[in-house]
Amino acid sequence: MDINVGNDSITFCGVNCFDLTKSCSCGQAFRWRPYADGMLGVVYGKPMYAAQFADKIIVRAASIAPSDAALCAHYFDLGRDYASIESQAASDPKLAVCFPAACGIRVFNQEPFEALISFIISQNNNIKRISGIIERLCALCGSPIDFLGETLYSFPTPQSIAALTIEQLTDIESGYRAPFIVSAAQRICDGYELDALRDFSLDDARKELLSFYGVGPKVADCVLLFSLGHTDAFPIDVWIDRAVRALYFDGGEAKKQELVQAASRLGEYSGILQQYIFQYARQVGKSGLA
DNA sequence: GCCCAGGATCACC
DNA sequence: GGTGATCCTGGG
Repeated sequence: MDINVGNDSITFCGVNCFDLTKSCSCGQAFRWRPYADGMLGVVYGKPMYAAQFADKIIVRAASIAPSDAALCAHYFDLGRDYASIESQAASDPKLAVCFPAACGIRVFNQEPFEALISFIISQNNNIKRISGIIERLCALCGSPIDFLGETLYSFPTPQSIAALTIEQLTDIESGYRAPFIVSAAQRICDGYELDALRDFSLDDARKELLSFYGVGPKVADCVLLFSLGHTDAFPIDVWIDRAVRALYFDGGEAKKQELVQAASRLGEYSGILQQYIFQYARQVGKSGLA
C-alpha cells in the first residue's frame, strides 16, 4: 500500500478488500453519511471526507497533520491482511453464503469512549434511530466544526456528557438509556482507562465492561470488537442469533452457549467474520433465514 | 388502538 | 443459574 500525504488530503493506493460505503453503512459506525462521491464523517474529532476510486482511498480534511495518515490507516484497519480473512470466508462452506453480501467490509477501529456510548445507545434500538440519537448528542454537547460548508460536531468528551442532566438526554430521545450514558461518562471522568482493555484477554476485558451499568454481553462485545482491537469478540444480537442458527444449526433452536461455541470455532478473526454474517443476515432478511 | 422489534436489568424462583 | 416483566420509541 502506497500513501501520499498533501496539505488537505491523504491518498492510500493499492487498497484491496475494501468497500468504503459498505463498511461505513453496515452498522458498525453511526456517524458516516453519503456526501458527493463518498462519505462524510468525523474521525478522532476531525471532520473527514473519504472517497474511493477503485483501489484508491482519498481522505480529505480541513488540514492534515503528520500523524493523520497513520491515524486514518488505523481507523479504517488498512494494515490488516483482509485477503486472508476473505479467503477463509470464501472457502468455508457456511460462510461462503455470506461472502457476496459481505466482501469488502473492514472493521473500523473507533474511539473507545465513542464506541461505549454509541453501543449503549444501540441497545433495543435500530440503526436509523441510533444514528439520530448520536447526532443529537453531538449537536448538544460536542464541538461544532465547519467543513465543506457544513457544520459537523465532534463526539462529546466524557466530561461534557457526564455534565448532562437526565432531562437533556431524554430530550434527545435516548429513553431509558439516559442514566446508563451518564454513568458510563462519569466513570471515564473518574479515571477509568478503556484503552487498557486492549491488553486484557478477551474474557477479562469483557468482565470489565460488564461492570458498567447498562452494559451487557452484546454491548461489551461490540465495544471490544469495534474499538479495542479484539477481533475475536463476537457480538450476538437477534440477527446474528437467527443467522448462526440458520447456517450452523439447520435453522433449529440453539442455546446461547452453543452459539458462542460455534463462533469460537471461527478463530481469531471471528468478530470480523461476525460482521460478514451480520451483513448477510440483514440483506436476506428474516424470511431469508427461516 | 394494538402489537411488535430491539438488549440489559432486576426481581424472583 | 435460568425465566420473565419492564424500560422507550418508531413503524406496521
